[in-house]
Amino acid sequence: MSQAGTAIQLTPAQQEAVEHFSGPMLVLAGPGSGKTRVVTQRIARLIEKGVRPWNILAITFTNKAASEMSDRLKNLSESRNLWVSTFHRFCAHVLRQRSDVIGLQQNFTILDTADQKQAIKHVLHELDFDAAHYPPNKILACISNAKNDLCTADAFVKQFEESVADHFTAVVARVYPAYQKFLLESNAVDFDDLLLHTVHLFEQHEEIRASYDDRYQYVLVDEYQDTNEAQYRIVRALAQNSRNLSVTGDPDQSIYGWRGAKIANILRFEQDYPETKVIKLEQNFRSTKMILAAADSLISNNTYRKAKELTTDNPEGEPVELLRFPDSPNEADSIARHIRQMVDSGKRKWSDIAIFYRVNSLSRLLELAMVRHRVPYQIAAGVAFYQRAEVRLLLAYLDLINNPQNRSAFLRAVNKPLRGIGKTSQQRLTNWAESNGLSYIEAALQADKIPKMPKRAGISLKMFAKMMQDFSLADSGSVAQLLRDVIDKTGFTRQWDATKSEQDAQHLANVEELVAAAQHYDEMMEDETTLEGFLETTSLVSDLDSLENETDSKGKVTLMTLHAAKGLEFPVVYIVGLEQNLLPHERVLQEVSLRDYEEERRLLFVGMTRAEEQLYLTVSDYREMHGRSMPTILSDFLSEIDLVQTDGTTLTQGLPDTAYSSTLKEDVISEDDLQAVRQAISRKDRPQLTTAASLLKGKPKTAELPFNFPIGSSVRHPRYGLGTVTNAGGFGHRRTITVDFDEQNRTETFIVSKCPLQLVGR
DNA sequence: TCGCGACTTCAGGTT
DNA sequence: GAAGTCGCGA
Repeated sequence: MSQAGTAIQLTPAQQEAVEHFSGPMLVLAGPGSGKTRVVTQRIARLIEKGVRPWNILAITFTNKAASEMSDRLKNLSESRNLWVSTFHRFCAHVLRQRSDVIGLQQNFTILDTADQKQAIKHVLHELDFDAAHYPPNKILACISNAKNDLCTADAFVKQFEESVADHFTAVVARVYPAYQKFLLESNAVDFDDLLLHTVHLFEQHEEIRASYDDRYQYVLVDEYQDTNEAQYRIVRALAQNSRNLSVTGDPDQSIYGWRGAKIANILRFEQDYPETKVIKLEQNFRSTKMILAAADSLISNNTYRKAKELTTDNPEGEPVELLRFPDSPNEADSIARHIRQMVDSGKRKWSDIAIFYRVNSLSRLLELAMVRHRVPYQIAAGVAFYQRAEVRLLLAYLDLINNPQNRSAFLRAVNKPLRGIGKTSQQRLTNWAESNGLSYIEAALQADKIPKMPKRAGISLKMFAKMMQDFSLADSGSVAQLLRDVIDKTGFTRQWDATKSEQDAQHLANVEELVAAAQHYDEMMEDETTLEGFLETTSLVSDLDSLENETDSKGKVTLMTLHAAKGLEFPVVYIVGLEQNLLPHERVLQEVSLRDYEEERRLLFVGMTRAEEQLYLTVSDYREMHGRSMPTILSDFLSEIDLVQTDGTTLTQGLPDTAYSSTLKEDVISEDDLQAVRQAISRKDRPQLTTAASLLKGKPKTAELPFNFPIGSSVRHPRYGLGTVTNAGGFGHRRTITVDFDEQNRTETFIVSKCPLQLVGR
C-alpha cells in the first residue's frame, strides 16, 4: 500500500478505529483509505491490551486477502494462534469438528464445480431428465442461489408446492433433493453446503454455537458488503454473546450480488447492533485527484447507496484517458507496446501495471499481444493446474481412498486408465449399488452378483475395488508416497512418453508437480499430515491465489477480471472494453433491474479506484465476440466520467518499436503455444500449494517467458533486421533457432532464451 | 468398448 | 473459440 511503507501517521478516524476495543464497530472504508492497515493495527492493539490471540477470528473472502493479512500481522506482533481465515475454510474446519451432528463423516469431500456438474448430470440421468434440455449449469445456479438464501431442498420443494411456478422450477424441485441425497450418500458437500451446514449447526444446536461464540471473543469481518445471507447468519451466531464484532466494507464496492451477496447486510448493520460505533474512512491515500474525481463522479450516479465524500491530498495527476482503437487485435497490440515502452524507458516496472476486463474471454488477445511483445505477465488462472485432466484424475483417486463413499470420484477413476469398464457396465453397477444401499466400492467388490454384468467387466471392477481398498495413508506413510503408490499400481503414467511428444511431457510434468505439492504439504504438516487436509487445500484454492504480489523485483504485468481486482492497487491501470453489452454486461441490459445495472457501475468504480497514477479506459470500434467481429457501442458509463479521448493507435507513435503491422489477422502464435506458455509460466512460478497462511510466500521470481519461434516465421533483430526462421534445435534453455536475414544475406544461430529477436506479424 | 471426427451450441463474475 | 454430444468404424 502506498501509505504503509513510509508515512506512518494515522488520521484521526483511522486512529479511532484502531483503538476501538469492545462492542460492535462498523468501518465504512472508501477505496484506498488504509482499511487493511487499520484492521491489522487494531488486531495488534487488541493483543497488546491483553486479548489472547486464539480468541480472535479474522474472516476474509479470499485466501489472498487472508494470507496478506497474516503476513502483515507477522510484522506487527506475536500472532501465533491467531486465526485469519476465509469463510469457506472456517466452515470446513467447524464442520470437520462436528461432522457427526450434520450426518457427515469427518473425512467428507468438498466437491468443486466440475464435480458438482457431474453429480447433477448423474442425478438428471437417474431421474430420466434430458441433460441437453435442462442445462446442468442452470440447475446448479438455481440450487446455489437457493442455498445462499438458506433454502434447503425440503424448503424448496415445499415452496414450489405452495406456489405457482414454471416448468424449470418444477425440474429443480425434483433435482435439488436428489442432488442432496447424492451428496449425503457420497459423504460430500459443495461450496454452498459448507456455509449452509454451518448455519444449521449453529442455529439448531445452541450449545455448539455458544462454544464457538465463546471461543471467538473478537470477530473481524472484511468486505462485509459482500456477505450473503448464510455468511451473515454465521457472523451473527459468532457474535451473539460476545458482541465484539467489527466489520469493514464499502457499499460502493459490492460486486457479488449475483452470488447472493446482500448489500443490505452492511447498510443495516447499525440496526442489527444498535450500540455500534460507526467510523468512516474517506481520505484516499492511493489515487491522484484526477482519478478519484473521475471515479467519484461515476459512482455518484448510483441511487442505491450511502453518499460518501472521497478526498485526497495526493497530487492532481494526469487526466483519465479514453483510448479508442479500430479493432480488438489493434487494442491488445497497442497496449502491449505501450507497456513495453513505459518499462523500456525506465519509467515503470512490469509489476506497476495491470490490465482489467469484464469477462475472461477478453484476456486471450491481450495474452497473445504480451507474448508477441515479450511482456512478462501473470494471469489469475492458477487453478487451471488443478483442472488438468491428469491432475483431477489423480486427485479423484486420493479422494476415493480418503472417502470410499465418494461417488463422483469413483465414477471418474473407475475406468481411467482404461479397464474395459464401459458406460453400460458402470450404469449397471450404480443402479445395483443404489438399490442395495451400498457404496460403489462395496458394490464393485461383489460385481459378480450384479445382473447382466459381463464377466470381464465384473472381474475388472473387483480388481479395481480391491486395489482401492489396499491403499491407505497409514501404509504409505505420507500423502506424497501414497500418490506415488497410486501412480505405480495403476500404471498411471504408462501411456505417456516424454520423448515422444511435448504433450506427453506436459502430462508427466503435471503429475510430478502434484507429487511435489503433496510432499510440500507433508513437510509442512509433519506428523499431522492428513489426506482430507491435503485435498481441502486443493479444492479451496482460487485463481487469485496464483498471483504474486511483488514489489521489489521488476515482476510482471497483471491481467485479471474486474472482480478479481478488488483489494489491489497499481500505479498504472488499463480497463479494457468500455462498451455497451460488455460493461455494463449484456445480461443486465436485457433485464430492467436497476440493482444489477448499478452493480456494473460499482464494478467499474472498483476497477478505476485501483489506479494510483495513470488510468486508461479503452474501447474498440469492432470487437471479436463469439468468434465474430462486431461493431460496438460506447459504454453509457463513459458519459458519467470526466476524461480525455485519444486515438489509441497513436499511443506509441514516433517510437522505435515496429513489430506491429496493422493486419494482424494471422497470429504467428497459435492457441497451443499460448497454452504452453501459460503452463510454463504457472509451473515455474506458482507458489507451492499450501494452506492459506503460507500461500504467496514463495520468493518472487521473474519468469523469462518461453518464446516460440516456429520455423518459417518472420523475426526482427535489432542489428540484422528482418529474417526468417529456417531451423530449430535443442530444448528448454538451450533451444536454438537459425535465422536467415534476407536483407543482409547472412545466417545466424541464436539461443532462444537469450536472443534479442522479436516475432513479427505477417 | 473405445477413439475419432463432425457437429451443435454456447460464452459472467468466485469460493 | 471451446466444450460437449453424437454416430461411426475398428
